[in-house]
Amino acid sequence: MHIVEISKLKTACSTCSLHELCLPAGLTADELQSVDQLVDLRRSVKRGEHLYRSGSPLHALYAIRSGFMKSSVLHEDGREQVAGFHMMGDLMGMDAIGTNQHLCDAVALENTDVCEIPLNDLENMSRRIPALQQHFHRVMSREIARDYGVMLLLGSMRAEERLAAFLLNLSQRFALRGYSPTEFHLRMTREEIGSYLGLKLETVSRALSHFQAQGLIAVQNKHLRILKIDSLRELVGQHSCRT
Amino acid sequence: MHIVEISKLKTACSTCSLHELCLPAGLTADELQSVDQLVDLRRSVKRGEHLYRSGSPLHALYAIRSGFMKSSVLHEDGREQVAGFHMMGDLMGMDAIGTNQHLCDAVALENTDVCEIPLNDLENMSRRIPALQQHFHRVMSREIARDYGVMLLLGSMRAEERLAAFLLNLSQRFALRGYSPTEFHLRMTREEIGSYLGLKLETVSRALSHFQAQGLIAVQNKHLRILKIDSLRELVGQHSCRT
DNA sequence: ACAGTGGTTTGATTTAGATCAATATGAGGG
DNA sequence: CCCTCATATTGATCTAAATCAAACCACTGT
Repeated sequence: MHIVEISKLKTACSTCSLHELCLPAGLTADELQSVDQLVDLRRSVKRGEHLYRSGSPLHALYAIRSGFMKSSVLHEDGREQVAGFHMMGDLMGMDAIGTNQHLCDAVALENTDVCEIPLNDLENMSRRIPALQQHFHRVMSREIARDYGVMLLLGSMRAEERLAAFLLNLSQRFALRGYSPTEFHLRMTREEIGSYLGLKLETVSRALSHFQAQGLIAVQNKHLRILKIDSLRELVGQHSCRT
Repeated sequence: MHIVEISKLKTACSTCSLHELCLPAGLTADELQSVDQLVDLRRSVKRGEHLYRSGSPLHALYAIRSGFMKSSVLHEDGREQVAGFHMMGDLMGMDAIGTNQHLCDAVALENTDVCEIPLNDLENMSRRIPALQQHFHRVMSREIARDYGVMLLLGSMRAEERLAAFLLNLSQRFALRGYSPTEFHLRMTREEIGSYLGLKLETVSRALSHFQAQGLIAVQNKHLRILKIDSLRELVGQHSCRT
């Protein structure tokens, strides 16, 4: 099962390229030193492996350094609902703080490196460093905000709107990390996209084909190029099906 | 617009009946005194009025003392997606911490009293009182966990499953607050239930009628009685439509 | 008591997306 | 390099829930 490679490499936040995504701006050199102690373990998760599972106790929060993960909630009867896709700079595991148990599975969609952040240490340190405290609260809040967006998507958009919103979201997140917002690799399968969007994989495939036929995107397999990003934007928020 | 009645009543957490829901267990008398200072404003929101609106700046978090509220995300085109229903003991406004702007509307479904908790004060105090800090983190985390549940509901359940899950959730929350888990008043309209569940009001109505015909519940207008709670539970998680 | 106005129920019809099915493509392993 | 298995596409059909439509009910205020 848990065949995760644990590298005891000391990882310094102060020299990490994801710095700005992970940490609050304007820390003093002293504070940055302290934060370095926070993350003392790096862990590597191979494609297909679990970082944690639903029900497992909360060991730490995880900041993604590189790679790509999905988190999914499982129904007793085996149904899987993908709750999110996570990329470098994202913090995972916050759902588990309330009960000390994870309530979703985290699976790597490609080989992924994460920084392990023990919650206790984070809490201790954030008591001493207000900027860190505030930052942590903001990160949690943003996760809540993101979830509201997903609810809007699942609750009141039609299939093609959902897909367009999804592609735009990915695009934006890649852009924020310095990658091309118009050309990227879909790390997940059509089925996983479907699960995230509350659609069947065939519907996802059809919608992608339709977008391509309209000249909005170019897809071949997992490689995606956005040709008319504005048209995609217009698509979201049109076609008001549920008034 | 903002016709909210502000009563400057000093409210003491130490004597509040919602104590356990709002505050961490095991505070010292001293700490409880401090916490009393946290909540110095009580605000009353009449049925139909807004506590806050999407886009408005974050003034404070709000703990519901009594009453019932909904929060909903708005699409530009006017579509409304109800993101949650909130009752006494619930904390609202956490979505706004990330950006300092609310991203949903909070509307009272019946006259509601809330305690205003300035975020800064809460953060300051939680630096001094670790139990409070931890509690706050747990509350935010539980909101994330709740959201994941809603995603599961919206993404992979069929109409009647969604409604059953919704009724069971309400039941459980009423029970937790010392009210009957089997007999309660639905404060929201069928349309609002539908919006929350990603369904149309007619579908909600039909599903309720069907449950009643099966003898699972008894509804008349907004009064609801759960007759066979176990059957409702079985209903959720059956009928696996999306494998 | 009455009309007016949201809110609700119930029925008939339509449709978006699910399901079923068959084929195609492509990456990884021997 | 070929074989295999997982993933994708595309088409045909079905169905759950949306939409359209018509009563119906229960408050509110006059």
